[in-house]
Amino acid sequence: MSKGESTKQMIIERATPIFNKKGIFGTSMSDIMEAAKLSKGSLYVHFEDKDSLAFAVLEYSLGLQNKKLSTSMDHIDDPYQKLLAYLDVYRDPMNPTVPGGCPMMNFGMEADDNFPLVKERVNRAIEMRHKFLKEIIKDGIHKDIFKPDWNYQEFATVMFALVQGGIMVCRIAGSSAKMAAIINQLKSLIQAQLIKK
Amino acid sequence: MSKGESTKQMIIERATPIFNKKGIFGTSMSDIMEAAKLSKGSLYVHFEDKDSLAFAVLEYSLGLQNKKLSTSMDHIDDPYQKLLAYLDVYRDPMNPTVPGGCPMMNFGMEADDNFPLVKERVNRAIEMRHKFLKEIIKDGIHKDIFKPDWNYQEFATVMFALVQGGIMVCRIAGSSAKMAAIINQLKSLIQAQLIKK
DNA sequence: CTTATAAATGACCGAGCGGTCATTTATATT
DNA sequence: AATATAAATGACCGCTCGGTCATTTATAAG
Repeated sequence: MSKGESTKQMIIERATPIFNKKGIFGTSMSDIMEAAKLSKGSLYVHFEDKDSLAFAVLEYSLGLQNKKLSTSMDHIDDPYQKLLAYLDVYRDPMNPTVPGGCPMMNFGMEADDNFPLVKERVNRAIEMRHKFLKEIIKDGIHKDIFKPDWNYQEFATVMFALVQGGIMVCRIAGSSAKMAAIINQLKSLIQAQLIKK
Repeated sequence: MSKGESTKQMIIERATPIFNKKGIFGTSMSDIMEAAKLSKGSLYVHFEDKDSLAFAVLEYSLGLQNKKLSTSMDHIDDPYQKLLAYLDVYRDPMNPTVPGGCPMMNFGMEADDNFPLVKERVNRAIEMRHKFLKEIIKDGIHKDIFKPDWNYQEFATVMFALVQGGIMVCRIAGSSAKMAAIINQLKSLIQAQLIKK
């Protein structure tokens, strides 16, 4: 990795918690200068403008989350255990994978009426996550672990949305407590679809 | 209502969609001047600073939502029907009660790491909503409509969080479609707790 | 070591920001 | 109608914003 590439990466990494906490509007290039210990001109060597830096941070943040999910789930074969592992990743929203909270939530809500490109990227990430969950369940049905009549399309939607809603509630409450109830309920719903042996 | 009071109210009403769409950081006092057709100095006759205007907008937005819920639910006695009416209010996140989307979501996520007073206010609103749902279910249990062993505490948490998560997913997708699946699933969960006669 | 290229600097720019205030205009009470 | 008070005005303030650029410094290939 060349000097330039590694500097660019360093900027992204230092900028990530700032953008995730303060949002795109709320983050200034001076914030980034301070965090990266770089002059303003130097930032503009690596990024065209603030928006493209924000976009790079979003991309990096989504990658961090995916990596965390991979690490926790890839080594698990059993689809049921895999779903439980997914839930476990989101157990503690006050200590999130990406500092500042869930990037889909943070970037997504701000982007909604303001940054169409960011919004589109977050939407793509949501769709991928949705598909990811569906594939796991479908696999479980093929393996006769889950009941074949499970409406897994709807359940995947519910599972993703409920976790996101839980993150929101917990972060605003300043406590991860309610996530326990949510994961509890999701586990029950999944278990209800298990074929007992 | 005096002239001053009605002007203040007018400012809040015109500012509401702007703050809900662009956020607190993203909204400028010039935006409000334009929307209210008032000079800058006049805005500061009625509000100490931008933050207190934002707070007033939050209060007003929460009030709008509560009024909508009241209108849709107050005339219903049956707890089961009441829960369905609650869900119906959130059926179409692309046409929300408050222009710009759910204020709890919008203000809450931005406030998380930036505006502690706003965050506290949103948290209080969430707690009230949570309590509201719990009371309905508790009433339904007393009236032998719902099963007495229903973990209604956890369900109220799930019901609120799932609707919020649904709003997020729908708004980012630019379509209310997925909300149908979510409401579907919530209805099933509620029906499963009905005592059949 | 030379040299071409890439990276980093920081002073600088115009614009827009949140906020102020002396003054003018409208309102409401007597 | 007179008058005290409230509301509205818009020019103005200091400051920070995102972004630029001529220049200096570091890197890396021959």
